[in-house]
Amino acid sequence: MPANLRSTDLPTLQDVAEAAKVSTATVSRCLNNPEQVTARTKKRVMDAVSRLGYSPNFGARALAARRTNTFGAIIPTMDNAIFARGLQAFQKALETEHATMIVASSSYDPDIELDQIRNLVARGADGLFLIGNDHDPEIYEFLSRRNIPTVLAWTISSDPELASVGFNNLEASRTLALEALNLGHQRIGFISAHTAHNDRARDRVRGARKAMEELGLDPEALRLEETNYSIDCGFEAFNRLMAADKEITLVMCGNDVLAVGALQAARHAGIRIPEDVSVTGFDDIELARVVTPALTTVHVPHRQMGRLAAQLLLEERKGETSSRHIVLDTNVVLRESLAPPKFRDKR
Amino acid sequence: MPANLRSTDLPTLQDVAEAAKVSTATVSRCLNNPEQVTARTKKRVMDAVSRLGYSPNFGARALAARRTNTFGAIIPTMDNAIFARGLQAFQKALETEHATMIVASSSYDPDIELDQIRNLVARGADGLFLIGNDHDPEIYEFLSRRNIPTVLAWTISSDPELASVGFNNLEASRTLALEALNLGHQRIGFISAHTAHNDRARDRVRGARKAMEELGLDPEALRLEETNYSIDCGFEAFNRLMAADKEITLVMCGNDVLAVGALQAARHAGIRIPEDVSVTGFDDIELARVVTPALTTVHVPHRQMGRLAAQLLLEERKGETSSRHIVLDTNVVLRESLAPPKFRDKR
DNA sequence: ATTATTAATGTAAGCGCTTACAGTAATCCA
DNA sequence: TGGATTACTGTAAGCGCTTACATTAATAAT
Repeated sequence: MPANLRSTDLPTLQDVAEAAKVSTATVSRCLNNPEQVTARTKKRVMDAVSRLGYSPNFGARALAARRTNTFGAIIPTMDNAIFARGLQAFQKALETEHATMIVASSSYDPDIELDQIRNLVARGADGLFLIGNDHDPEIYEFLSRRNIPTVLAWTISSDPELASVGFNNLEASRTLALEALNLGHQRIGFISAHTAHNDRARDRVRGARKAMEELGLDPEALRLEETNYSIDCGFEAFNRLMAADKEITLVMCGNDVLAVGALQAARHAGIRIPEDVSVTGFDDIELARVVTPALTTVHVPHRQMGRLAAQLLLEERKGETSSRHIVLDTNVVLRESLAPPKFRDKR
Repeated sequence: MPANLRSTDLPTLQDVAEAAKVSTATVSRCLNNPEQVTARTKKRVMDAVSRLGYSPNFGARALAARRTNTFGAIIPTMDNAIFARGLQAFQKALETEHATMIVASSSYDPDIELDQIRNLVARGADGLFLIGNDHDPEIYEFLSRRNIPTVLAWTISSDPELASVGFNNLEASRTLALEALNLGHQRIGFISAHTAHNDRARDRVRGARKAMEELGLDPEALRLEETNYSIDCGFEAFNRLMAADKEITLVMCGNDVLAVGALQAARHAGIRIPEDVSVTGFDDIELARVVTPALTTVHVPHRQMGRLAAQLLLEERKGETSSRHIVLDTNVVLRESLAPPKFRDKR
């Protein structure tokens, strides 16, 4: 170990350069543009690199190069698995170009989201992966002022400037609702995540209403319960729904987590699913097929979204401008929790 | 916007200093040691900061200050929820000191883990949060050479040098096994995650064997199936187990995810749980109580581990040396999937 | 062999911040 | 009121890298 190296300090490019008897520029080139360097000197340098256990200082590199090969992802929550698969795919796609991902979560809070975006940008994110359409105007301003490549996922961007890869939440929800309504359900409840800063949640509710309207039901008759994102909240919301109107025969849920909560609540209350009440979810996370009864839900292309988002971002960096708004298909997955309503004697 | 500022460039400390008509040093102090600055100039500076939308460049700051207030967490997988709660608690505890977390996942691969550690350290992590005890020797060497505060979670460190906060996997598994064996089970299968680079998985198997031994059963008679980490793998492992020995009455699983797969496989095969076969899990993730039948499992203090790990790391940074090895309790959660074996006619 | 090209390497100027040190203004005490 | 403290603020030297440009070595062309 060189004498000028305290044991707690990492070796620097400088150290490598001295050890290999070349300039720092050459070492840098070996690492970043190896084709510009003779095989012989390259070997000398690489030997020194591994001998010293050198690894470039990220901050210094970002500072000098003004890019980081890092992309930031901000998801509303890490708590459940909805975004996990998408992120995994995003990361994997980045890896093919040796780019890396950093994740942050906003806890569904617009202020935190802005903070996190600032943070990731300060950390040098070359681009950003965001969920949904509904963001603080300040965020949009920030991103466009800084000219930061961004792609919105899980939605279709309403801003032509911002790339997106997602699906039509409204249509998907409408399709599922039509499927259910055609079975004969008339009294319908909907358990949704809070719709305030959440376009996806809103669209899913709207889709259900639209389906009702098309089939001649009053969309305003939909009983809506908004709640937080957890199984327990779904549990309670289901109970509130049934307490408010015991003749509901179909409870649609804005996502699978809430639906699982609803299933639990039903069992707890001795309500049979789907004999007494049908329940549907949305997302098709692993949970949906594992639960009893298995959940009828909307399958969402998590992985594809993650992968394509990474591609868009990487292309944008290369200056390629490809299709900026990718709309993917969803499909209804019929499982056990949805059935025709049983004729029930009105009290 | 100052003329020297291209629209795509972030404002710098310099810009703020000019706008506030002070030196860069003063701006820096306002941000980092506000008590050293007069209220009047502080206000001038802060106004300029918000007017310009300034946010410090992370890389430059890390480079100059030689610390980042950032801690890295490396987990084996993001795919399921086992580590999510722990991480969330870790992050939350860091926030109280305005520190932040960056996450990476190793996919249970020691090589990737080393890469990720290098990466996080290059990114300036002031400390590291790792899962388990089983790491590449190179990792230990790297960490001690660099003097990087590290805490191992989900385990009890076998290296007195490295702090840890976890629980005794062997004892926890043994306790659960005793509970089950005392019900009368004799033929036992165990579905485990791969034990190769995974001390937790190994200890859980050993715990079961130990319990068998204590009760006079041959520990070698335990039928072990190792597999990957997923519901589907648990499904297949269960089938293999039952194909190999149809008189098994208890299938212990190294974690809840595998156990849920086992439950599915049983239902699929028409095996009733717990009447025909009992199944146990480990971890007590949300899934465990939601599944039918609800899973008997070992409750693990995810949140506490995350929180305490953050505390240890923060203390270490302040130079406080507190208890370096925290051992937490686990407890068996009895639910529906475990019952006494039914007397079965030996065909 | 000599010159024109091209390829490989070196030199040095920053990137945006923090902080030791120096300098200046404000406050204290006799 | 003058000198000694003390409290702020400024100056400037890096932190560890990348990269435009200059220089030197290798190769091609005449």
